[in-house]
Amino acid sequence: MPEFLADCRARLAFDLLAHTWDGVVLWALRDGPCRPRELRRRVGGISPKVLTGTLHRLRDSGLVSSRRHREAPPRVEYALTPLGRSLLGPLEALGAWAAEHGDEVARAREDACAARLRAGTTPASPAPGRAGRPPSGGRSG
Amino acid sequence: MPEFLADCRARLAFDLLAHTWDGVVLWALRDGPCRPRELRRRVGGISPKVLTGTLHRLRDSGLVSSRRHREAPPRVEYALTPLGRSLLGPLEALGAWAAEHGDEVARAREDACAARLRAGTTPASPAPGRAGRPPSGGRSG
DNA sequence: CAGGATCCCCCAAGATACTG
DNA sequence: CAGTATCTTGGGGGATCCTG
Repeated sequence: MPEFLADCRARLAFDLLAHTWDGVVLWALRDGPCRPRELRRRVGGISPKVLTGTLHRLRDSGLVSSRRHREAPPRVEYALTPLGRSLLGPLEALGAWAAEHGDEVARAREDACAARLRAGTTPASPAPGRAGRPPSGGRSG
Repeated sequence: MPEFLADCRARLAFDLLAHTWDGVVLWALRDGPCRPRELRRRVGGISPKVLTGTLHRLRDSGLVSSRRHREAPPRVEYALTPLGRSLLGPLEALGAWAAEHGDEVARAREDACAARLRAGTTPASPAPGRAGRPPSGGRSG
């Protein structure tokens, strides 16, 4: 057992979901095998390149498998491996938590933001923001 | 209910743990209030600046609270809020999963890496890597 | 001792063009 | 239609110095 939390095994799970789309793509595969095109539709807002990268990373971690059909129009299907399916449980727990407490988080963030405005200081932390440009509302058309 | 997973409420939870140290710091606070200095010791490998940033972000999300004692040597204590404590459950689920399946992930990654070497291609995905410089192996003691 | 300010590095992710 | 290569951008994280 590691002395520092940074080396804790739980850290592995965090890193597994570290990239923006990892969790969402995993979740999108819960209903069964899926082609990239369809995945993009389900997820919404993810670029082809990033989807490929995410899928390959998840595959390299053993969470996802891929099947290539050698046809004229390339056809590939991605699916969860048993290992990947076993992660759905914890993911669900996270989702359930968000469903139950999401409002509280949102409210807390608004409060913090308001308080900061009142203080007239610089944000310093855009709250939910992450790297890149999450589609936090980008899809309106 | 959002049509796209990218807008799903679960996404909120993912984003909550999006930053490198969020989960670990949350976990480090599970045993009770703690001062930054002690937190750094427990976590291991986190810089003071980043710890402050992490703490403030978590505070702005309502997961953590802070108490300032106005003394000559500044003294601050951070603690989980009830909301933050409620996240420990899902976090624990994630940790338990990692404890049980971590080896499989590690093995899959090694396999993928080996296969890639055999193919003589460029990595394209450093596997577990993330932004910054995670102490993935810095402290091997 | 807490934490703000600053500088630097690097990678995730977007956009686009091209290949199979 | 799947996947890669290239360029660009934005911000997280590390290190250091400085203030309250």
